[in-house]
Amino acid sequence: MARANSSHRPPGRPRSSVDAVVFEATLRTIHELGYTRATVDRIAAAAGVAKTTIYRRWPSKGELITACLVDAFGALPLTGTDREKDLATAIRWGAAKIGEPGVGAAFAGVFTDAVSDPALRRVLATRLQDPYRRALQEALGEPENRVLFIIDVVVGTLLHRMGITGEPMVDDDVDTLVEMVQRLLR
Amino acid sequence: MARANSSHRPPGRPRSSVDAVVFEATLRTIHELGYTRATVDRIAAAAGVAKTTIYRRWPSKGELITACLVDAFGALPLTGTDREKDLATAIRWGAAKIGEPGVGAAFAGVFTDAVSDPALRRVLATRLQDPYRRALQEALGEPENRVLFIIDVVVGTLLHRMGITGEPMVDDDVDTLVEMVQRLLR
DNA sequence: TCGGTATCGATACTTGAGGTAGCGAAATGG
DNA sequence: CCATTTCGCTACCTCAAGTATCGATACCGA
Repeated sequence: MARANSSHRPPGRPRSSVDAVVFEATLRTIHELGYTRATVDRIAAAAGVAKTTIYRRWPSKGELITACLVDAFGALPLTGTDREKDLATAIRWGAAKIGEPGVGAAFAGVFTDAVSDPALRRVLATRLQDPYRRALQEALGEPENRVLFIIDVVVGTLLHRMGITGEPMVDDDVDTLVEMVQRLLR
Repeated sequence: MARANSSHRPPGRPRSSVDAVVFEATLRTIHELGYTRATVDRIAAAAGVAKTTIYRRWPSKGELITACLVDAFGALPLTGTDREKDLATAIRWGAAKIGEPGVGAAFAGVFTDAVSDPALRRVLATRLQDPYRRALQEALGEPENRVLFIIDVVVGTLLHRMGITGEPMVDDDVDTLVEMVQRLLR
C-alpha cells in the first residue's frame, strides 16, 4: 500500500499557483458577461492563462465552476448552540454569498447544466450540497429530509429571484424568508 | 391604420396545424433526453416536421419552449372568494404541472437560459409570469411585491427540488410548502 | 551539470448545437 | 392560372466545449 507522504514532491515541473487567479477571473467574467458568454476561452484570457491549463486542472467547465463556488462559499459560520439563530445565520449568509458579483449567476448556471448532466449533478451534490446539509443537520438537529426541504426553499428562492431580476434579494425579503423558514423548527 | 379584420384570410398557403404536435414532441423529447440534449433538430424529428418549420413559427429555442410551457400550464383554477384556498390551489396546481413529464425540466432549462439572455427573460416574464402574477394579485388581494415573493418561493423551491432529484416533490413536502406560504397571508 | 518528468503557452482541430439561406414543391385564394 | 405563402430539404455559418500536439520551461535527483 502506497504511503501518503505529504513531504514527497512528485517529479516534473510543479503547477504554477494560479488557482485563485482563475477563480477570481471566472467570477469576474461571469459577472461581466453572464454565464453563457463566459466561455472557457474568455475565462482563460481574463486569468492570463492558456485554456489548456484550465482543462489540465478541471476536467470540464462545470467542475471549474463548482470548484470556484466551493472556494467562494467557504464554511458556514454556525454556533451549534442556538438553532433559530443558526438557521437565520445560514439563510442570511447564503443570501449574501449569492449576492456577491458573479456568484449567483455561476450557481444558477452550473445548477441548470447539472439538470441534464448526471455526472455534474453528483459533483455538485458531493462537493457543494452535502457539506452544508451535514453542517445544518448537526446544528439544527433536524432529520435529513427536513434539512433538504429547507435547502430547497432557501436556495431555490434566492436563485429564482436572482435569475428573474438579475439582482440579489433585498433585505426585507430575506427577513421574511428567515421568519418563514424559522417556523418550521417550532 | 390597418384594420384588424379577423375574418380576412391572408394570401398564400396556410400553415399546417402542427403546433400541438410540436408542443407534445418538445415535452416528450425533453422528458426522454433532458433539456440540453433535446435539440431543435431532435424535436423537429420527433414531431415529424422540418427544423425550418419550427424556426418559421418560433424565432428561437427559448421562445419555442416558452410557448410550449404557456400551452402546458394553461389557466390557474382560482375561485376568487377564498384567499387561503386559492393560494393552496395555486401551489398544488403548480407542483402538479411541474411534475408532469418534461414540464419541470423544460421550465428549469429555459429559465436558466434566460439568466444570460435579457430578451428571453422579457418573453418569459411577459408571457408566463405576468398572467399568473396578476391572477394571484387579484385573487389574494396582496401587493405586487408580496405576490412576487410568493412566486419566488413556490416556483424556486419546486424547480430546485426537480433539478436536484429529477423527481417531482412528494405530497408531504408540498403540504409543508402550502402551510408555510399560507402563513404569509395572516 | 545533466537527464527525467510534468507543466507551461500556443495553435490547430473535432464535435455538436443554434440559427440562416435558398431551393423546388405544394396549398390556398382570386 | 397566377400570386403568395408555407412546406421539406440540404447546405451552410457561428460559436463553444473539449482534445491533441509541440517546443519551451521548471523542478528533482544523480
